[in-house]
Amino acid sequence: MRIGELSERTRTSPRSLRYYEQQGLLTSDREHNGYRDYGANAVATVQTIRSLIEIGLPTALVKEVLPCTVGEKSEAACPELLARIAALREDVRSRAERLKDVETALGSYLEANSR
Amino acid sequence: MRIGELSERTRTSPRSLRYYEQQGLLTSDREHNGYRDYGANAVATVQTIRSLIEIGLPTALVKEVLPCTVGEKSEAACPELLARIAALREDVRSRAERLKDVETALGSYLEANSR
DNA sequence: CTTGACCTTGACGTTGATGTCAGACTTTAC
DNA sequence: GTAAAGTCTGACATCAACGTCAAGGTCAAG
Repeated sequence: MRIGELSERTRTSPRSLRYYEQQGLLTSDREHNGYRDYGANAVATVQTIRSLIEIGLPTALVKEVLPCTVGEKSEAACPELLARIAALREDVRSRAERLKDVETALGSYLEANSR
Repeated sequence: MRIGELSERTRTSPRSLRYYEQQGLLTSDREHNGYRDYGANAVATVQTIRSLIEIGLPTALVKEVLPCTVGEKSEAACPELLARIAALREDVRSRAERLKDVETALGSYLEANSR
């Protein structure tokens, strides 16, 4: 599919799609005319990318965790990468925990102020 | 306390402290010479602000939830504000959930690739 | 009274994830 | 064939949350 179709199906601007590609998060073939040509899995990939970015991960981190989310066994699972991923996971866990705390605080506030 | 002391005690740059004040997140009195004068509670306030920003909330949202985190009953708990806070809470909950998902995905990846 | 540390405001620089626009080519519809 | 719509690259614009620097006021120490 071309960039316009992918853009519609993921509700993501062509500009962002090109940016993701430039950052190495997304790949595409090229038609004879130079137009980008995406496979069907691109839709899922873009949705994952957007989720990760939306929760606050910078593209550099997204690039690292992206291969992990497809759930395949990687060939080059060197210990360094595993350690990096583990640290990332801890970072994410910490963020989630603090968000949970904020949610709880907001909940308490709501309860205390709903009569 | 002056801005230098608050800066040290919160490990936050004076620039950021002034920025928070400009955004309406932080208040200060002024000494006769124009120097900012912070109360003791400013330390806790700044730490809360930094936590919220660090987990990805923009200052505009921080400004809204900040009064809720001090846990006092607000006088002006109009229904609109409560609805706004409830929506915020839902947003935060959603973010936390997706972060949890990412953490789980990373955990699965680590488990699958640790021998 | 001067030096140095601290404070002030104001302005410009930076980074990440885009928006937007220009200029050119391709494809599609008529 | 011509116009409209889609795509390309490249460049400049934006926004938040700062960093950094300039020019000047304040104050304790020598």
